[in-house]
Amino acid sequence: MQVTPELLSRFTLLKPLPRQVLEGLAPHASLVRHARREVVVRAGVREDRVCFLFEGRLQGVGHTIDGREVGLYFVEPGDFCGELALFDDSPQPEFVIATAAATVVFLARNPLREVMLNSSSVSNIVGRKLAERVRQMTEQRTLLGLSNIDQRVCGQLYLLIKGEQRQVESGEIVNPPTHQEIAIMLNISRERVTRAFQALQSRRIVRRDGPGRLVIIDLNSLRRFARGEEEL
Amino acid sequence: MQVTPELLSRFTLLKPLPRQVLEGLAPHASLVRHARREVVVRAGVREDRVCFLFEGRLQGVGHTIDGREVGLYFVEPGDFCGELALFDDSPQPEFVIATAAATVVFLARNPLREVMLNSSSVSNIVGRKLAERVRQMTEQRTLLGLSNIDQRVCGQLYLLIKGEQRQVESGEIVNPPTHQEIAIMLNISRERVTRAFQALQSRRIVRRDGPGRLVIIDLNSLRRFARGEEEL
DNA sequence: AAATTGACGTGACCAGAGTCACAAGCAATT
DNA sequence: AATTGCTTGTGACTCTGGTCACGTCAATTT
Repeated sequence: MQVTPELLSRFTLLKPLPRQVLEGLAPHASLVRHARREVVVRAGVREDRVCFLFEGRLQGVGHTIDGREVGLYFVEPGDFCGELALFDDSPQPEFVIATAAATVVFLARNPLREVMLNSSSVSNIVGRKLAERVRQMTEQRTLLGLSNIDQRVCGQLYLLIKGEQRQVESGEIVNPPTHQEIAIMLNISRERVTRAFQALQSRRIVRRDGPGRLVIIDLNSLRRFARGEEEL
Repeated sequence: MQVTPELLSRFTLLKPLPRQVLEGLAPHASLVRHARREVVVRAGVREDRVCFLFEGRLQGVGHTIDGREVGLYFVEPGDFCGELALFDDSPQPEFVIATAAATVVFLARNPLREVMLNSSSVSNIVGRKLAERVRQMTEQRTLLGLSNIDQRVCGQLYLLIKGEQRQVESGEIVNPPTHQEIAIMLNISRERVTRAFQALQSRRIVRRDGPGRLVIIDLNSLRRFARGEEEL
């Protein structure tokens, strides 16, 4: 499906680009809808495009040698993935799957790379984004260091809450990942995630609101549990 | 201590740079020796320099909210760290400490950034390196997905063996990390690492050769254990 | 409407990792 | 030579999280 420059400018990475540049990129972009559980980016192949998430939620997953899934990161709307293709020609190290029905924009790699190299301000932006990705991975890895598993779950939930919402006392997560998907992010079993959620729900800290919406009732308590100041 | 352009060209990142550029960078570089356990890069401060490791071994470590250490990555001689400063102005997310007496070269951030922005070939190289760092972190994270802990230790040891050595049947790791340092990389206890090493040593797969040298006697077996084809 | 599928919930069991406590070995320093 | 400090080695006990085996429920397909 055709993509307009306006649509491209909805993404934080591309927003600062001049109109003219976006018009040049638009013909190399295509809009694709993915059903839940579909593979969006394949591991092991050299991708010739970068994936921008417009709506839904994506998850990067790796695999251990013995076949277990490993959760690497979540992608929120407005963000992107597969950006390593911009920097080298090695194959993508991980799969990216849709954890909720998703609308994504694929942007051909080479035109974007051109833009990036010709304009130092663009390569600045892309570089900053990649640096942010490293920080995000570091943060995620730090979660795994927590010995108390309920703490990990609370920490993960906290990471899933968008920055703007963190100031207030309650929030929500749209299209939350399943227990299984959280489990592979935190290196724990699906059942253990369920039990953690049970504890959180019985204390009225979180509440499910139908599928596709998780309400954080008491954000302060969630934060305290994530910090280990209090135990579930 | 003064740094010569020749010294700079010993690093894989800087090697491809034209002599002239290296001469421009050299005045902004300084050579520093760090004793074992010393902090090389501090977390939470905006670093104005990038750190290249000449000799020894470094380890990036984060901290959970409750103070536990989290091992993030190892840095081998010829490689570098603190490179996020090249891309943004946010503070360094992690500490970097010397796990063995180390000689490092600090290179001021801004001159290097200039070089990077002015030459697209240089920003290519830096970008590729950062992409490689992401791959490395992914690989490291995947290790944590292994449910069998001996497998994790073997996998970590395998990662510590330099690429060139992986082809042959035996290898060595100079300045190996302590059990404690491996433990925080793999999210396990120090004692558990010791027990894994006991098993490997009694099977004549690895052998300590004084401090600062770990000999891998049977690399093939190590690989098989890392893959879970056989259990300790 | 029935069947199927996928996500969530829950109990029982147990292997295995953490923890604690202490000993032994080794290096550098006094 | 003695001391100090760090690393490694080892046993015993505890307890948590994984696993298995179900059941429930809602949504979607046939």
